[in-house]
Amino acid sequence: MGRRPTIIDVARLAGVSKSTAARALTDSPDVNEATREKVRKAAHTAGYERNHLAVGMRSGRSGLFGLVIPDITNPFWAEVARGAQDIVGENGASLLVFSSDWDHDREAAHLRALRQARVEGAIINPVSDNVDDFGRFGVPFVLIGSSAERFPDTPSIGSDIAQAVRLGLDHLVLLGHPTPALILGPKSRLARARFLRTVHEHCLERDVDPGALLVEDSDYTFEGGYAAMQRLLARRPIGHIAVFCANDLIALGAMLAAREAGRECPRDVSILGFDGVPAGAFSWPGLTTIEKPAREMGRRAAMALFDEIAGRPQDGRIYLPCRLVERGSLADLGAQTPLRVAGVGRS
Amino acid sequence: MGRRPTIIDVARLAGVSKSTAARALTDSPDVNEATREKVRKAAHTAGYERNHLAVGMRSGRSGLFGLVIPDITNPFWAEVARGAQDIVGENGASLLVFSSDWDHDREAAHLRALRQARVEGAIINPVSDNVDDFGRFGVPFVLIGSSAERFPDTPSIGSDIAQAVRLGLDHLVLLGHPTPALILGPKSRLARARFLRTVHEHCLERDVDPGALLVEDSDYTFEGGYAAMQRLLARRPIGHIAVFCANDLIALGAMLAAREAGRECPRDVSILGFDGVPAGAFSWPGLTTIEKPAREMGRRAAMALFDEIAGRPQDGRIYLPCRLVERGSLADLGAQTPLRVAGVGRS
DNA sequence: AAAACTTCCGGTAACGTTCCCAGTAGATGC
DNA sequence: GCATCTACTGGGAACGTTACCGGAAGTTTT
Repeated sequence: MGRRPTIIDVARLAGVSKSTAARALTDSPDVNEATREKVRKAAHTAGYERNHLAVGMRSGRSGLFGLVIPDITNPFWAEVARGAQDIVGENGASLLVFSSDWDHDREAAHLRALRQARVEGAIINPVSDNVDDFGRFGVPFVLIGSSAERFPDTPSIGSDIAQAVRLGLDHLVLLGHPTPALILGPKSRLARARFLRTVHEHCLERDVDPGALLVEDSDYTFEGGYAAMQRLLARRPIGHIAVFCANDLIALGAMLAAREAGRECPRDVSILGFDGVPAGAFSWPGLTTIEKPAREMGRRAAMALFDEIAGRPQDGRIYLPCRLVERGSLADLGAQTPLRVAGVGRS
Repeated sequence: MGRRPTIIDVARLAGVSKSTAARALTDSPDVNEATREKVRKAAHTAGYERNHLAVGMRSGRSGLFGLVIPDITNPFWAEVARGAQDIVGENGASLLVFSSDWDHDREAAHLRALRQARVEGAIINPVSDNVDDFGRFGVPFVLIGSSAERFPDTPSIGSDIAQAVRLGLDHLVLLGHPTPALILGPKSRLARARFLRTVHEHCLERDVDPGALLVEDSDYTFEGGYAAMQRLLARRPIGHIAVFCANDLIALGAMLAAREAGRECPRDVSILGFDGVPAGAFSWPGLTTIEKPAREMGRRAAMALFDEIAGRPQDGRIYLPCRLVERGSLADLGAQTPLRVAGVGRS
C-alpha cells in the first residue's frame, strides 16, 4: 500500500508489457501514439514517478552532479553554487552540494561521497595541492576558482584577475589616482603575485615607477584590512590617499580604519575593493569594487562539465571578465597635473 | 578497463563469494575477522567504492536528502543549508540543494526531482500554500521558516519571533526608548502580524499605549526601508527617534535615509534590525540586530528529519530562540523619566 | 557418540529500470 | 500468393547490491 508504484504497475494498469510502458515514458519513437497516451494516463493515475536510482543503475547515468566548495555560507561561493544549480537543473539533473572548509580531510570525504553516489560529474574548488587526488578521482570534473591554477592541465573556470586589476587601475587613473596604495593578501597566495605583477605592468606602461606605490600586507579579513589601513595612514598622514584592496572585506575594514582616524571616505581617502560582496552595497559610502562574475562562473563551470561529459571539445582554462561597479568610495580628483605630463603621449 | 570495480571483482580478488565480500564490507558480525581483513585489503587494492545507487535500490535507502529553499544566495538560507549539510553529512548521507525563487512551479519541479531521486527525506521552506502538495509528497519531510506556520500539523522549525521581538523591545526600553517606531513588512505577510501582536502585548505589560507608536509599512528591501524611514523622519522632524525594523535590509536602508537627512545614527536616531545578515556587521555604525539562529535551524531541521524517519517521537513545531547582537546603532539615552514613573511598580 | 548448537560461507532472488532480441500483424512489392 | 518490409510489442537479461536460506564445518551439551 505504501509502496511506490513501479513501471510494472503502470504497465499492468495500461494493459501493456513493462517494455512498452518504459518505451512510452521515455519518448522512444518505437511506440504507437495511442498506446503512449494510454500509458501516460496510467502513469498519471497511478502516481508513477520514475526511480532514478534504478535508471542510474541500468544506464550508468545517475542524474546527479556534485559541487565541492569551501563554504556555502560565503556569498561568493553561494553565487557560484546558484549558477551551477541553475544549469544542472536545466539539464534535468540535481546537484549535491558540499562545503570543504578548506580542509583536506573533509574534501577527501566529499570526493568519496561523490564517487559513491555515482555522480556524473563534479565541480570542485580544490583545497588539495595534490594533483593525484583528482587524477584518481574517476569522475569527470572541472575546477573552479583561483586555486585551480595549480592544475594547468585540467579544464577550469576562473575570473580574469589581470583584466580586473587593469580595469581598477584604469578607473583609478581616470579619477586622478595614478599611484594608488595597495593592500594585498598574504604572500603565500598565488592570487597576490598575479595581482602585483599586473599592477607593475600597468605602471610601466604608464611610465610610473611601481616602486613608488605604497604596499601593505594583510589577510583577507575585515580586521586585516582595518590594521593594514592604519599602517597606511600612519605612513601618509596628510593628503588624499587612494587604496586598491585585494578584496572587499579588506576594503570595508580599511574604510572603517580611515573613518576612525578622522579621514573621511571619499573626501580624504578613496577605496576600491575587489570581489563584489553584497555587504559592499550597504556600507557608507557604498563600496566601489571590481565584481567577480560569481554566478556566471558557476554556470560556465557546469556548462564546461556537460561539454566534457558529452565529449565536446574543451578549451582548457576559461577566464571570465570582471566588472567595475561604481558606488561612492572613490573621489574624482580630476586629472592630476604632474602625472599628466608623463602620460600625455599615450592619451 | 575504465569500468569501476564492483563487489564481485573484490570477491574474486579476495577469493570469496560476493555474499561474504558484502558481509565483510558492511561490518556484519557473521564473518571471520581474518576474512574480513582479506576482503578489506582486496577492496582497497581494487579501488572499490560502494555503489550507492545499487545499495539504494536494494535497501530502499538512497543516502540522499533534499533541501528546498528560496535562494541559496540569500545569506540566511545559505546558513540554513550549511547547518543541514553538516548534520546530513555526519550521518553519512548527502544533500541535494534546490532554490525555488519563491516560485510555485519551480518548487513543484524540485519536489518531483526529490521524489525521483528517491531521497530519504527533505527539508522544505514552502512557498506553496497548498497543504495537499505536501500531503501527496510521499517523502518524509520537515518544514522550515516562518511560512511553515501555515501547516500546523507538520513538524517544522522556525525562529521564535515573539521571543525575538520581546528581546529587542526589552533592550530598547533599557536604553531609554520606551516607544520605538516600527518599520514593518507588507500587510500580507504572516510574520508582520506576529511581530505587531507581540509589540502590542509588550506595550500593554508596560502600561504603554500601543497606539502611540509610529508605524510605517515597507517591503523587506533596502529601498523599502529607505523610503519608510524618510516618511518617519518627516513625521518626527526633531528629537531622537528609535526604530525597530522588521529586517536588517530595512534597517540598513533606514540608516542611509537618516544619514542623508542629516540625522546621524546613533546620535539622532537609533536603529534596531532583525535577522543578523553579515552586511550589518560592516555598516557604519555597525547594526545592532536580533540574530536568527539560521545555522542551528538547519541543523535542527535535519535532526528532526532523522528523528521522524527513525520513528522517534516528534515534538511538532520547534521555535528556536534568537539572540541580540549589539553593535553601534543604538543610543543609550538612559532611563527616561516620564516612563520610569509608569513602570516603577514593575522594576 | 549422537544431538544440538555456533560460526562461517556460498548460492540465489530481488530491488526497478532499460536494452536487446525475437516475434506478430499488417502493409507493400513482385 | 508468397516474400519482404515496416511498425509495433513482449520476454528476458543485466546493472550492483543486500537479504534470505541452506549447508559445512567445528564446538558444546547430553
